[in-house]
Amino acid sequence: EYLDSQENMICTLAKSSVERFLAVLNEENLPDVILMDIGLPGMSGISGMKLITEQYPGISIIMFTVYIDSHKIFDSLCAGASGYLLKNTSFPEMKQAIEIIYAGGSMMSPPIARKVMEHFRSGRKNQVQSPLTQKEKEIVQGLVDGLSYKMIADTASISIETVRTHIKNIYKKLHVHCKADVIRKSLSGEI
Amino acid sequence: EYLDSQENMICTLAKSSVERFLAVLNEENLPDVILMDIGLPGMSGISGMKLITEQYPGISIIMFTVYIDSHKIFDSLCAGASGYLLKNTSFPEMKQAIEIIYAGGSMMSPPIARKVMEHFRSGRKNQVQSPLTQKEKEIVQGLVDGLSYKMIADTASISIETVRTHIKNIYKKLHVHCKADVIRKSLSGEI
DNA sequence: GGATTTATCCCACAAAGATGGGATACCCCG
DNA sequence: CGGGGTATCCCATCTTTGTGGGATAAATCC
Repeated sequence: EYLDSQENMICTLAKSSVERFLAVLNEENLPDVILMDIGLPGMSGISGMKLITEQYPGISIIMFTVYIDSHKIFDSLCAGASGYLLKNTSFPEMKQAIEIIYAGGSMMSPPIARKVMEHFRSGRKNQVQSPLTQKEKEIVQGLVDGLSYKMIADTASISIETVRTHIKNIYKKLHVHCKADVIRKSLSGEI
Repeated sequence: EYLDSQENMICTLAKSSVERFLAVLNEENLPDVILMDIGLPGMSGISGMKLITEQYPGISIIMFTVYIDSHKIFDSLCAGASGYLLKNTSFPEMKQAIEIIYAGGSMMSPPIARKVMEHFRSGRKNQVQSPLTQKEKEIVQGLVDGLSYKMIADTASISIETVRTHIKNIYKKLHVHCKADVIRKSLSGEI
């Protein structure tokens, strides 16, 4: 009712399961955006989404659920959800989400976005206690960023000789003998 | 100025590079949230974020940039960004993002969220067509493995001069000017 | 059949990096 | 108070890299 009362949107269909929704869906009443629950009787919202996006690629689907379960979130995203809202989302936020998705954007509730980011973050290696000092790490980052000794010296406002000394110490600590090794170790999370 | 004028937040520091920021950062002026540019002079914002979050895990960092580049987005997320805003974000949205991040949430601009969702959808399959030949890739792998030109030449049973020629061509194709760039590109999947 | 790409090699010079030494100053720990 | 670690600087030397040339043979493309 809230959405239907908005000026720029109408609610064409509201069904209690994927099966009932599919039963009445046809070329005449295709929606632009679907708000899809995950915990549905019968077919799950995720399975339903796969079916619908396969048959009607033009439809954007927002998952709309109480779950903050990682598996459900990632299943949904992998299956092609355009948004993921929690059920405590307010009506105006919901309206805004639909507008964003309709405009080609995406929308996640903040807790969902956080989960997604944690997913990426967890991919990192466990932080081993680095033997390097803060200054040395700074130098390492300079190397990783492709800066020459001179550029590192300039951006850190120290002499190039100091940079060289730091790098000598870094090499000793890491037991390496060239820049390439440092970059590789850094990028692979070994530092 | 806009942020500083808000009732519930103050801007303690605003610096033009990571190096300058680190130079003045101390236990007394630690911010709760940092808005970090990616394309900075000297150390990149992503490298800077790694440094800062390591030393001050309590600080949340929002990447704030014009890039919609997938690599930068995922590098940032993997490195622990709490948010990712595009530079066309309005002031009120920025303020809201900071509030959300401060409250422990996360925030992405819709185009970023879309990229993230596309990432899940595509399942990282479509490798970009590498411009390098097989032999050149072999040389690149040698560089990534930390081998000197001479060692690469020996393991490939070719002259060091050939290695040098290959590397010249690789640099031209990748538009880079040093080994570090090649290693970085290779490890980040850009090759 | 000529043009392009690839792979191979060589020379020369300049720039950057690696490694050895040494020096001063500060801070913290025992 | 002395020693260890850190941060800063300097010198010298040698190796490695980066970049500009050039050359040849084979394969591939148009």
